Amino acid sequence: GDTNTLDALSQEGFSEEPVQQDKEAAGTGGRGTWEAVTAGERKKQPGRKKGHRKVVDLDGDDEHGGAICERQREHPFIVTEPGEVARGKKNGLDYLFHLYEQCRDFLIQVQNIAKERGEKCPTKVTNQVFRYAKKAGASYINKPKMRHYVHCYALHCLDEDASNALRRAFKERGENVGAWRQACYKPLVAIASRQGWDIDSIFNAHPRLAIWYVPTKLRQLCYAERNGATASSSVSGTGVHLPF
Amino acid sequence: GDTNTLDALSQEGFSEEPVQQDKEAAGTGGRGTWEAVTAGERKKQPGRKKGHRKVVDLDGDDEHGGAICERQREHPFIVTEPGEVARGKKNGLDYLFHLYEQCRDFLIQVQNIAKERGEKCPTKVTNQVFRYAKKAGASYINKPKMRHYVHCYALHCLDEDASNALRRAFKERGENVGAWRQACYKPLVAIASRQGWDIDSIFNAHPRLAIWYVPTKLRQLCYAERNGATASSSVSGTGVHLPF
DNA sequence: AGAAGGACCAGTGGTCCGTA
DNA sequence: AGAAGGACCAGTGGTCCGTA
Repeated sequence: GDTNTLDALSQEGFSEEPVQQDKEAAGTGGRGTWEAVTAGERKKQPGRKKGHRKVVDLDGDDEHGGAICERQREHPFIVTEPGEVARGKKNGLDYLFHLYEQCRDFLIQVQNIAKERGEKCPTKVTNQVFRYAKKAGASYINKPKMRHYVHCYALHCLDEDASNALRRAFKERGENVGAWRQACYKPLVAIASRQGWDIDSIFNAHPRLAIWYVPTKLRQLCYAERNGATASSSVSGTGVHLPF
Repeated sequence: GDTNTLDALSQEGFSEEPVQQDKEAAGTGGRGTWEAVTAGERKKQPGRKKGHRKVVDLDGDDEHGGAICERQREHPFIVTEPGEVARGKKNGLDYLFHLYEQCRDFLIQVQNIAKERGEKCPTKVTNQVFRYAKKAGASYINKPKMRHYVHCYALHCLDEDASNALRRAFKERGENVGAWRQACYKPLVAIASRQGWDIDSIFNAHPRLAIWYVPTKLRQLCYAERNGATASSSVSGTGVHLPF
């Protein structure tokens, strides 16, 4: 790892199993469960990356013996149906949503530590939680990724049927993840419109969603739609009339 | 003013009356209401300071004609009984608590603006609120001061009788504001002990208190007392067995 | 091309310490 | 001495853009 600065808040909890992926939502990161299973490979410490080029190699026990290895990223997501496992070097959307549940677990651990110590207790997934996740071995969790897909997870939480239907439709059409991600905004805006446009309340009312910050773009889309958005108006490059 | 950076979030709301102090809790800042009344002086733009030495003088219309004037601070607080107006160049505790109510009003204005614009809406008194207060003319409100006395205000909110009794006792004994401020911790810790030590819940359950962050020291005192603090233990220099 | 994530940045919470 | 508050600083929320 490259975060060697001591963080008094996050030093406990390392005896926990680091990660422990669920079977039905198994991730397929650089060397994740699915790949491990199909290759007959023994499961290694999950999320352990090969080494970051910019960082002194502290591992020493790298299995290839090489001092410098290529940067290993998570496999990209593809649009999968509910229950479908992604084939090849891809990750499916069940796995994506599973990452949000894992973040929730890490938040709960951070909260428990904070309460024990009488310290300020986060109510949201903060930088501290991402740092904790990384230290606990879940290096495949990072802030930009989780923030990028929050609204997709929100739709999954708030209207699983609509979310599932959208996944099936986009898979069938052969759309890429970016198109599916964009399309997730529209049904959420529709939900907001039925609930007085208060997207913050909608998030906060759902126990698994309340721990996530409302994404800026979703907030802006709700605002634009509420104010009777016209065809010419747009929010930071995204037309209000969504492509879906 | 020295904050010339544009803040899109805080540009509205300036047609509001800037400050408008209540009569019964009139402050006596550099040139506040009480002083103005006793001196027969006409009330000027409240909170307008004489000019900050480190800043280019943008006023021009300074009433003394001097380019550089001495820095004018708020008068220091003294321990007053409930309803008592501080005499001389002092401010009383009713005025102190009134500042917290004013901050609440500024927060509500910031919240209303944010909601109108569909932006993130603060639930606490944040830097943004202090900036807004300053721009609205309430330059006598500042973050270090408000944070310094939050727990005193908390006691006033949670147990006004106990707060009043403490004020009377400390006034009678001729104690200074610092001693009174220190003494406010103990009854709060006692309240927390009766409610499962959850000081955050106690703050959040009270509508006027919920908008203030729990002060670090109060949190630490609750933690220490909960864990059966001994005579030798202390929290950052303050003995757990408080001087009161 | 589409996508993952290191790393940056403006503005935050917190409070110290030079000031009056 | 006791007290008010400018100003600093470590770590935050947010996301861009060099990378693979």
